[in-house]
Amino acid sequence: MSDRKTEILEATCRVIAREGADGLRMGTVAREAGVSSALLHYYFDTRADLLMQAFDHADVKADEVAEQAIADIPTAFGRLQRLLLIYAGADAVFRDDWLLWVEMWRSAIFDERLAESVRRSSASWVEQIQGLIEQAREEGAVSADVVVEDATQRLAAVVDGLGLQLLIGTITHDRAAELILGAISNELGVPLKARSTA
Amino acid sequence: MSDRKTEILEATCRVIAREGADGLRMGTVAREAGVSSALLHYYFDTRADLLMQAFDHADVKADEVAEQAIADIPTAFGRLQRLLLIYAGADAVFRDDWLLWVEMWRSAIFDERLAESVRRSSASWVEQIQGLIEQAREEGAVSADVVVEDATQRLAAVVDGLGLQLLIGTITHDRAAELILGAISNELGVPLKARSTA
DNA sequence: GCTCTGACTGACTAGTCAGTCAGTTGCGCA
DNA sequence: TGCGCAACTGACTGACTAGTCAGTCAGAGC
Repeated sequence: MSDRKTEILEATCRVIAREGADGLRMGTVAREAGVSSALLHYYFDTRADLLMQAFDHADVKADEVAEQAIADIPTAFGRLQRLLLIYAGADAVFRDDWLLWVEMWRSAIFDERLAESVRRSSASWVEQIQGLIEQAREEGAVSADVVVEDATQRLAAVVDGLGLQLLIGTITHDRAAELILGAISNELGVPLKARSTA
Repeated sequence: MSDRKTEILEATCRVIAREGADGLRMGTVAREAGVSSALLHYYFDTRADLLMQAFDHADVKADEVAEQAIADIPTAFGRLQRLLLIYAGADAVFRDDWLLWVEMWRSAIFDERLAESVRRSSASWVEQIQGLIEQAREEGAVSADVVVEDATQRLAAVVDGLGLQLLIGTITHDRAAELILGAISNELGVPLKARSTA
């Protein structure tokens, strides 16, 4: 992929984070990327095309960032904690990523073509959580009577729900983190003792 | 309030549920309500004004519906279960209400004026849950070592998160209901035995 | 030094949409 | 009967926007 195309996709992501997916204008993206709006149509057939590729781009990038963030944590339980806490973090990068994800999610409600790709990336996120829970169980960090699928889906839901609240500012990052850690210990049947989070 | 104004607000809600808040066009609302688009401007100064009042209208109506749904349930614990399950229901009315709520939430991210009213109604929803948990505790249906604020916020978050998944169809209504009931018993420290839900 | 090509632009077009306005209709009341 | 007023409309406009198009330009290859 040409450098310029990537630049345009990144500019598009910044604009979405600022104005929302529906608020995205080709002219705004062009200005943000420092190119003409005609060039946008040179690389992307339509506005919808640009939007979709930007979502994909952000998705892949977010996966890489998450992967890197948990890579050097020794236990699966620690990796799980870190993974679920990432989007509760105050870091602006994650706020933008998370906002992009919400925008993608919402757009998907009215656009079946997008819905497909949202379902796919949602599933891979849930699978990642489930994988970590299963590993943690093998490590003996999870009580035996936990139903992994249930715990996984509820933890994912809690993180999503709190993420929404963070976006409109009804809770603080610290509070969200605290609630997520509590949810993990609730769901996995382990005491809150050691917050070995990194 | 004139009947006509209410009709317009209801038409607006239907259009939002169908096209999204950003996809709402004055012309579409006018057609939906069977009036001229000029009349919309007779009752509402601007599109933003119409949108805001429609959100408020939907919010009030949803509150009433929820109130009615739980009114005749004898125990606070049962009322809590029913309240949290409402938006997981397959009923199309609730889907529209919930979708409207999500649209309002999302719009609020980019519009501080809306954010204020979203925070208010979000707070009242959370307070309602917290009130029911406190009542249930007095009834002896909640274990004593539960931190009510934590349980409340996590339950609200789980319901929100699962609601999002319902909207794009990554889980079924039955599954969502099952997970919510599980979350309640997890958070409140009571066994799943009797699902006295109505 | 000439040609060809991919990258890129400015100016334009067709279409959409919120909002305006002059005017009509119908109804309660003198 | 006719006045006044609220409710309502059709026709219009100005602002904006996605997408098009003819053409420029730098550099690779010969």
